[in-house]
Amino acid sequence: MTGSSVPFYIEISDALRRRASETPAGQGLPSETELAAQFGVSRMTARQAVKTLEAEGLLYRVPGSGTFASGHQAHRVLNELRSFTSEMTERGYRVRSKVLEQGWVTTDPQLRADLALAPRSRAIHIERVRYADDVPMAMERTHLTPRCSAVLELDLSTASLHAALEEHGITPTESFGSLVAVLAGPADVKHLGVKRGSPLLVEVRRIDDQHGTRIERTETRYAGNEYVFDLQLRRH
Amino acid sequence: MTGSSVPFYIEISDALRRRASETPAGQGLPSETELAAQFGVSRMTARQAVKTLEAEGLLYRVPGSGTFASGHQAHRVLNELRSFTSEMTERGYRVRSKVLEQGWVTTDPQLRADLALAPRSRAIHIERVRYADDVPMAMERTHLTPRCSAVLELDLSTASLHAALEEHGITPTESFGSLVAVLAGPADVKHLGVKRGSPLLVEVRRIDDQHGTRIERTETRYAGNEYVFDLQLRRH
DNA sequence: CACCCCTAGTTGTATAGACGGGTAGTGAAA
DNA sequence: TTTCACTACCCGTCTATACAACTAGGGGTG
Repeated sequence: MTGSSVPFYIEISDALRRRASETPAGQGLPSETELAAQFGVSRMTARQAVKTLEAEGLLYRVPGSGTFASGHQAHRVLNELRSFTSEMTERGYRVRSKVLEQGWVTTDPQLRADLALAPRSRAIHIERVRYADDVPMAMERTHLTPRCSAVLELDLSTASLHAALEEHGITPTESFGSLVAVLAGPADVKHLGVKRGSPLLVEVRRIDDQHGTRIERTETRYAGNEYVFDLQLRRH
Repeated sequence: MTGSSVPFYIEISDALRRRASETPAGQGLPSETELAAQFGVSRMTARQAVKTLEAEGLLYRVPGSGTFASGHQAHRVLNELRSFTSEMTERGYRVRSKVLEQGWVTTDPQLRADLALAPRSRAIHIERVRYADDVPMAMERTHLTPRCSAVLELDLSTASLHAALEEHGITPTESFGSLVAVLAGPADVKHLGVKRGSPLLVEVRRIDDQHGTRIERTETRYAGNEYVFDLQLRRH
C-alpha cells in the first residue's frame, strides 16, 4: 500500500517517464516482465504503463527485442489544443488583452455555416488584441454560439475565454484550423504596431466541445515576426 | 476461427468503426460487454478495440454511463506526418518537381546543430520547386544527414524523397516544425511566380526517423495564396 | 409532487495465466 | 571458420474473472 489512491499504472508510468527521459536514445529500458516484478504488479498492468509512454512518444518497442528510449525529452503535449492564455502563460509571459468588441451580432451565411447555426440566429462576437508582456502578439476575432452567452459577463481583458467556458461545462476539445499568410491591413497596423505591408500569419479555428458540438470560430492574426507557430507531427 | 490472421480486436474495431461513423453524434454505441458477447471474445479484447477508436476520436466514453459516437467522420489522420508528395497525391493533384540542387555541401554551425552533425561533416543538399497540377506551390530546401546518401541517385523530379528513404530502412517518424510569415524574396518571385512583397508561409521542419535519430531539416516556402495549411488539434 | 435510496448497468483498474511469433545469442555441427 | 539449430527472452494477443467507482432510472417515502 502506498496510501495513495492513484492507479498503479499511473505510478509506474510516472517512474518510468523519469527514467526514460534520462536514458540515451536507443538504449534499452526494463521489459514488461521486469517492471511487473519490480513494482509487484501483473504484467498487464505494467504493460498499460508502458503503452501510455509509448503513446507519448518517449519510448518505442520492438517485438521480440525489447523497449527502448526515444531520446527526446518528454513532449507531453503533442499538438494539444490550447488557448492563447494557457500557452503564453506556460512560456512564462504575462498575458493581457485589450477588448475591442464584446456583444451580440447578427450572422452572415458563412458564419452560420461555420457555427452550425439556424437562419437569423444571432451570435456572440468578441474582438481582442492579445499582449504577452505588454507586446502586442495577435488580433483575435472570436464568434461563439448563443449557448456560450455566459462569457458576456466576463472581464475579458484578464479572463481566459476557454477557462470560463470550461467552468460552465463546455470543454473545448477539438479544433479544425487552417493557416495562411497575408499582408497587414490598416487595423493590424493600428493594433499590432506592425508596418503596412508586413507579413502576418492568420489562423482560423473552428472549435468543438467534448460532445462534438461546434462552439466557436476564431480568426487570429499573428504579428509575423513576434509569433512563431510550433508544430509537432508524428507518423501513425 | 475466422481463418484470417488478423487479431480479433482489429476485426472488432473495423466493424465498430463503420457503425460509429453511421451513428448520429451523442448516440449510444454497444457496451464492452455487448461487444464481447456479439463477437464471442472476452471483455478485455472488446475493450482494446473500443480504445483504438477512442484514440481515433470517433467515439467517447463516459464512466458509469456508456460509449457514444462523436459524430464527426473518421479523421483518421490527426496531424500525421506526411510528405508533400503523399499529401498532394491524396488530394488528387499530380505532383511534379523542378530540381535546382542535388549534391553535397559543407555545413555551417546552425545546420550542424539542426542535424546533430560533427564539425566539418558534410551534408546532402536538395532544392526543389514543387508543383501540383503544374502550379508552383512551394520552394523546398532540404538538408539530409550523410547516411541518407542513397537519395543522390534518385531522379527527384518525379520520385518522393520520403518514399525512397523508407525503402532504405529510414522511416521519417516525427517532425518538429515551426511556421512563420515572411515576404517573398527574389528567388520566390522567380520560381513561385508570386509578386515581389507577397506574403509567404515558411515552414521549417526537423525530422527524426523511427529511432529518434535526426535525418533531415527542410525549409519550405509556400505561396501564401495557393497553399492553406490545415491543422487539427485535440485536447488531451 | 418532491426527495432519497437502491439497483442494474457501464467503464476503470487489476490479476494470473496462456500461447504465438520475432529476436538475438549460444553452441554444436559441417 | 561458417552455418545452422536450439534456446531464452521479449512483445502481441487473448482469456476469465474480480472489484471499484460512477451513472441513470425505478420505486418507495415523506
